[in-house]
Amino acid sequence: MFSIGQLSKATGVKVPTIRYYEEIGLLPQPGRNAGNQRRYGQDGMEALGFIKHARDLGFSLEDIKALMGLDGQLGADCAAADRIARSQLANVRDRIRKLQQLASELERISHLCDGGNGGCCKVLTALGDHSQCAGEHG
Amino acid sequence: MFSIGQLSKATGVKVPTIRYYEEIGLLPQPGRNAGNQRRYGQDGMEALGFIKHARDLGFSLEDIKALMGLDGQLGADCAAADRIARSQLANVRDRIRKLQQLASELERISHLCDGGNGGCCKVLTALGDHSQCAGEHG
DNA sequence: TGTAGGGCCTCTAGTCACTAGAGCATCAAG
DNA sequence: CTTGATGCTCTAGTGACTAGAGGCCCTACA
Repeated sequence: MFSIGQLSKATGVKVPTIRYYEEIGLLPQPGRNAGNQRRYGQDGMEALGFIKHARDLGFSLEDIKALMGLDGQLGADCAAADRIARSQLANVRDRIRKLQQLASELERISHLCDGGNGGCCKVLTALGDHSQCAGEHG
Repeated sequence: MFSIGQLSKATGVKVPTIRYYEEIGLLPQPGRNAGNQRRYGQDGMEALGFIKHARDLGFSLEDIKALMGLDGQLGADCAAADRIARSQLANVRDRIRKLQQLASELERISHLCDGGNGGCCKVLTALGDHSQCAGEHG
């Protein structure tokens, strides 16, 4: 049996976050000891580990709820899980693409003041004027 | 003179968002007509355009506030603006790097169920177990 | 001049995923 | 038996908006 603090240390999820997950129904309510403190078993540990890993992979809590609801079943659920994972992958790729455009734009803007110290500021001008941009962004 | 709706259409910033920017002191309070409705001039249009473009480039409202406070001055302010832009660039590059790791991880996980329809679900297993991952992420 | 409809006003509350703090109870070690 | 860490609940705050209620105003058309 683990206390909430031990669970926190083992998984790297902060204590208030664990309570938050419980509050929104993502983690099942654990048992309590005589003094009303939460006591977790191995299943609680695994559930929280699952959530942590999925969060690190960028899944929303909503997605995770769906994924956890699916667990323990087979067939169609596998397809659903796969679908969620793939849509998350597409999502991530899209964010990468957009960020790369931003990076090149910012790079261009930053170069405007390379060592310059008199009579700028072209950085501010560039920030205010989208028409100076090479391509689309945002 | 523009109404808030015209400003919204011209810049692509939603009406409640414009009011929100005013509320937090990012946009100066415009004049009002006899019926208490906001009326903007060219300066309001430019200020909002600046904010919109900077937001699209991923700057926080806090950063934008700093950038706008700097405008109209020279020298040291140019350096400050440059510093903010460069730090934003570093930030974006870092996010790209992390997202790329996530993408490769998700790709691996997605492939586990390629056309599989019996006796999975390895997707869920992989999501629950970080030790299966090739490298670091998150 | 009257009216219909859109646009505008303020205010409150909700979103997501937490984080911080108050004020108190409980637990484990010495 | 005490002390200090850990736990409890509850409320409120974060960033950057978004949604909705309930009402006022403005413009175009008849």
